Amino acid sequence: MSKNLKLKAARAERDMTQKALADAAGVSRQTINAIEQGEYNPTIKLCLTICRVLGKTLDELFWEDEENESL
Amino acid sequence: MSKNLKLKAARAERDMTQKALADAAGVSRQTINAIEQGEYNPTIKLCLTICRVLGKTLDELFWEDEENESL
DNA sequence: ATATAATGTCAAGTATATATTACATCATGT
DNA sequence: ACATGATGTAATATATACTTGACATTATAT
Repeated sequence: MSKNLKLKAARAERDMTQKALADAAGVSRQTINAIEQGEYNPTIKLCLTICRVLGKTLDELFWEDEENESL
Repeated sequence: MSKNLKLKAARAERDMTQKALADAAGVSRQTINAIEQGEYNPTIKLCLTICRVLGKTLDELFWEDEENESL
């Protein structure tokens, strides 16, 4: 899996730390970190929650144009 | 969780059965059925795959405006 | 009426998303 | 140099996404 730099950028845009986003989304800081690092394949619900916290759409944060996924 | 009728409609629009979509997405028919029935909270990767198969965006198939999720 | 396809659902198993705790590193400020 | 906040990562545990197989029900067609 590839890193999610769009998420990292959107978080920076709001000047939120991983912990702040994690708290706002109701997950652990490690979960946010793992998503940004591309180690986890998050659930759609968590993606939706993150989108609402950061004021972005699913397509803005999670659409992948070129990338290669397996499942 | 609430049913995903947008997915069901998009599938119907393409005249695909749950099995056909499942095969195209590389998952089991039960998984597609569970997502449509709102029993599963699918991963973003699977959502992306389904979107590509059906020619829709994440926002079109998986954005939830009104609904209430817990996590 | 009777096949057949499509859907809904259940049970048991496997894979993995997420939690918790902990520690190391990097950055920033004092 | 030292403290503190932010980030990256690892280990173990738990919840749940997803699989496989099977069966019942609801179309759809002959």
